[in-house]
Amino acid sequence: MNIIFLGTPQISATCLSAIIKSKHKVLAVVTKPDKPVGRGGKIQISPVKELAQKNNLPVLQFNNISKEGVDIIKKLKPDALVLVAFGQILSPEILSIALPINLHGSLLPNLRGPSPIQTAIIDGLKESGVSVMVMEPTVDTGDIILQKKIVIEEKDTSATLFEKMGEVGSKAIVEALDLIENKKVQFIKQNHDKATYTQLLTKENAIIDFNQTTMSIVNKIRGYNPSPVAYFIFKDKKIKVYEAENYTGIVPKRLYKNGEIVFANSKQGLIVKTNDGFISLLLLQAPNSKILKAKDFVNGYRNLCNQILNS
RNA sequence: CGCGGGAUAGAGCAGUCCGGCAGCUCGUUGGGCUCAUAACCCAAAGGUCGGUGGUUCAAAUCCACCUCCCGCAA
Repeated sequence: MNIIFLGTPQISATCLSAIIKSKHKVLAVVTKPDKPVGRGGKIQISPVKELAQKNNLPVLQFNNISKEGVDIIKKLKPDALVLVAFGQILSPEILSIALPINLHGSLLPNLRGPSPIQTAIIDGLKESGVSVMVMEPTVDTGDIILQKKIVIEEKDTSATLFEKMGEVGSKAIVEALDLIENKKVQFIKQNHDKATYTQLLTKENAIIDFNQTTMSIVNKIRGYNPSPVAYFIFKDKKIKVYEAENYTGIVPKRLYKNGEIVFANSKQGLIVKTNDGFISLLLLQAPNSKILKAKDFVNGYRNLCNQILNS
């Protein structure tokens, strides 16, 4: 089949790569415009664009796909539009050009919306998956073509789950395209009553609340890694936390406040009181500093013990 | 030319403002203590203070340029 691929970040590139290797033909790739990113405003090329250029595929870049853009896409006469994490909502006009299919990082109708992968981890799910579905003007509501389950392990973060999603998802897409080509697809309607929704992860809601349970904080830290990264405030500084675990060691018997530092040394690391126990913060980063293991982080500070972290 | 911070022993940091013996915590090594230890005590090794040039009797510290790293914002 002749397809047009729409996507921007790394996971999109992973899927694009699988399609290029399959028997299906990519007519063109649509991605977000290059824009200044990082210090000094250097131009960053999206992973999808980079891959497309390596394979000599035409690249189209739109902020909002214009009428002109729609015409260009129409002229290519694709059989299907494949979208993976494009970052823009497509107009009904574009969706009508060809069969529009999308890879969503959850087992729909669960976790509709912008952060299915991260939210699966934040909610502490043991299992999630990918869905290949038909796009409709309403977001994430279309018929399902096929789904694949993915096991979430305790050590998984959003970063590692994204990788798994890319692997499984790219296979799922190629399979779905094969099914469509052979006219063997069964379109399955979603049970809309059972739908759940996710929110966009922002820096504002990335703050850690030590009044929550240890597990929910650990899951939040896993889900917010690698971006935007959960943090707490200490002495007016944002301290990012990349990794943490439940602390089961012995602590001196006395009353602790939530957010109080119980230990801060090279043996126990950095141990903080939570609502229902203690959390061991393992990988931290202060502003302008590198990511440090707890024992290194603790080393430069003095008298961390018994200080209270935000909340 | 988006805003800002940083580079000092293997690691994390102080010292820089106001130039005057190279420091702290941890680790490493050796010894001691101990039934024993990751605990405690004693000792030692480990430095081109990112680089080049300048100012000075004297530079980690002041000036100029360079390299590398990072936070924020988008």
